[in-house]
Amino acid sequence: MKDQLRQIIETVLTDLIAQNSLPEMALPKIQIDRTKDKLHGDFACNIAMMLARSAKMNPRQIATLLVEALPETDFITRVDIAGPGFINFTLSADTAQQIVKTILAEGDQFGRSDLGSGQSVQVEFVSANPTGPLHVGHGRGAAFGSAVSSLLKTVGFDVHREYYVNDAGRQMDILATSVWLRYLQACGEELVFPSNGYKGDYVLTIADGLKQEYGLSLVKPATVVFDDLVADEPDGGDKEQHIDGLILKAQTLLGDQAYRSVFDAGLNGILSDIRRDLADFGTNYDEWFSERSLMETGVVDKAIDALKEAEMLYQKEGAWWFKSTEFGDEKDRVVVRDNGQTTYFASDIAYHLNKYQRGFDTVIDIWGSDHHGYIPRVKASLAAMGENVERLKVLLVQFAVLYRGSEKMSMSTRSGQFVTLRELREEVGKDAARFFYVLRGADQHMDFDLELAKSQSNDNPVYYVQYAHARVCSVFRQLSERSLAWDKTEGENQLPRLTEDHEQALLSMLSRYPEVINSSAMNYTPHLLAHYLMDLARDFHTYYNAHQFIVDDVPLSQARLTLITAVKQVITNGLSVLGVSSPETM
RNA sequence: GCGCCUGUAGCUCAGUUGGAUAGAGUACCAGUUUCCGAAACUGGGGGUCACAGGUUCGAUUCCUGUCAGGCGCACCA
Repeated sequence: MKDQLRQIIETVLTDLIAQNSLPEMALPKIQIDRTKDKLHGDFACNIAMMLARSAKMNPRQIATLLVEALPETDFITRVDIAGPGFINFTLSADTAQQIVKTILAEGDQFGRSDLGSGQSVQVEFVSANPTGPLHVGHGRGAAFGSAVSSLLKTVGFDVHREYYVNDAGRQMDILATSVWLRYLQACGEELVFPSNGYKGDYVLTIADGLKQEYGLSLVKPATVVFDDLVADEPDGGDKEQHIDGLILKAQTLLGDQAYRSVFDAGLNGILSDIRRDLADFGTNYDEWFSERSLMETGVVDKAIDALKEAEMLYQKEGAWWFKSTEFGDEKDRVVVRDNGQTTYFASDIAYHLNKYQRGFDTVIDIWGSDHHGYIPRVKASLAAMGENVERLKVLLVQFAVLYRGSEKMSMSTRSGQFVTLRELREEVGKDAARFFYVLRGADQHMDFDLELAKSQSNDNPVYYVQYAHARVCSVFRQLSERSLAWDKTEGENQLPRLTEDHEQALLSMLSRYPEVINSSAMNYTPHLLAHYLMDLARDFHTYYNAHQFIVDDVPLSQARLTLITAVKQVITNGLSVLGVSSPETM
C-alpha cells in the first residue's frame, strides 16, 4: 500500500516538473507514514514540506498542486492537506477490509516476504564459554538471537544459526583442573580448592561422573599435586600463578591422554547441559562450531600465514603482532604469544575468515556489550585479509542488571553464584521469559527483577497477548456449544458490515503486521514486533469488551467472527516468530 | 584519561529512521460482569524528553559541549 502511494506520488511529481508546474529538482525519497491519529486518515506524506526549500515554494502550495494532479484510484477515498503541508490519505472501506481476506488466504504465511531474496546470512549468538551452565545473562542473547534469526527467515533470508564453542584455551584448562581436583576430593584426597578454580556444584557432578567411569585410576596424591607451587592468593600468593601451576601439574601427572579425558569430561558435561538448556528454551542451532577444530585443522595457522604474507604482522618482544592500528584500532594486537601459543584473537580471526569462506552474504555476530571493544580489531583483521568488512554486522546485547527485589545481584561464573537459565525457565516459564527478554531493545540497559518476573508472572505482558488468542478460541468453542458455525465465505462477503470504530482500528492494526515484520527484521529489532503484538491484543480486548461477536444478526456475526479469526492468525504468526506459543486455553 | 552505549511519567520502557497535541505497562484513585473467559475493559491525575547551545518550515530524534550512569581499554577467554 505504501509502495503504491509512493509510486503514484512520484509519477505525479515528475509530471508536474515536466509540465513546468514545479521547478527542475532532484526528488528525495518519498516517505509515506502511518498516521498516529485517526483524524489524519490512514497514511500521511510529508513530501510537500521536503520540497519546499528546493522548489522555493510554500509547502501547502506544493501540496495543493500535487493533490489536484492525483489520479483517481479505487483504494483512496479521501485526500486532505493538513497542518503545515501534510497530505493525508484515507483508505476506502473496501481496501481496509481486504486485509482480512489476505490473512485468511495466506494463513501462517501471512507476513512473509522475499525482502532477503534468498541471500544467505549466518547468525552467531550466545556462544558462552563451556565453563559453566548458562545463566540469565545468556538468556537475553538466546532470546534475541533466535528472534532475529526467525525474523530474517520470515523475510526471505537463508539463515544459518551457529554457536561458537570455545573449547580451547586457558579457561578450559582451568575447568579441567577444577574437575580433576574435585575428583581427587571425591576420591578421598585432602586439598584446598584454588580460589581461582570453578566452584559451582556442576563441577562436583562432573567429578562424580569421572569417578564412576574411571574409578581411582586418575588419582594422584594431593601432596604431590600441590608440591612446589606458587601460593594461592588467600595465602599471600598469586591466584593466577597458583592455578597455572595446578594446570601444569594436572597435565604432567596425568599425561596427555588422561588429561584429555578429564578435559573432555568437563567440556562434554557442560556442553550437553548448554545444548539441552537452549533447546528447552526454544533456541535451536544449525551448527555448533568448535574452536579446537580451527586449531586442529590448521585454519588458525593459515590465517596467520595469510596475514604474514600480506605483511600485516610483525615481531616484537618475541610475539607476533597484527597491525590493527592501520585499520582504525586503538593499538596493535598480539596473535602469537612469545611462548608460541596463539591467542584467542587469532582463533577469532580464523573463525571469521572461515565464515567468509563459507560464502555467507552477511555474517552477524551477536555479542554481549562488554565485548564492544573487540569490534575494531575483528573488522581490522578482515580488512587486512582483503575482505569486505561490510558483510560483518556486530549486534551488541546489553547485559541485564539482575535484581532480587531491590537487591542488586552480582553474577560470577567462577564463584558459582548465579541464577541459571534453567531456574528462570522453570520458575517463570519459557514463554514469559522469552517475551520479557525481547520486549526491550537489545542496546538498552535492562533491569531484570527476578522477584517481579517470578512472583508476578501473571502480570507478564506475554499473557496479555496469549489471552487475546485464547479468547478467540473460546468464542469459537462457545459458538459450537450453541450449535452454530462460522462460514468463512459468508463472513468474507459480509465484511462491509464491520463499521464500528473498534473494527476499523483492528483492520488498520492488522494491515500493519507485514510492515512491522519487515522493519523488525531489517533493523534487527524484535522488540518492535513484541510491542506490536501488545497493541494488537489491546485493540482486540477493547473490541471484545465493547461488542458481542455471536449476535442474532447472522451476517454481522459472520463478519465479526471472520475478523477475529484474522486477529488470531496474526497473533499466532507473531508469537511464533518470537518463539512463544499460542495456547487455546490458559 | 580515551572509546562505545544510555539518560523520556514515581518505577520499567516504547516512540514508525526529522513530523502534527510525546505514548504504553506498572503503581495510585474512581468505575464496568443477570452478556462469547474480569489474566479483560472505561475514566482520572502524573512530563523542563538530563542540561545548554546549534542545524531548519519543524528536534525526544541529527551536530557540539556539560553533567550523570553502564561497559571496555591484556602476550585472559
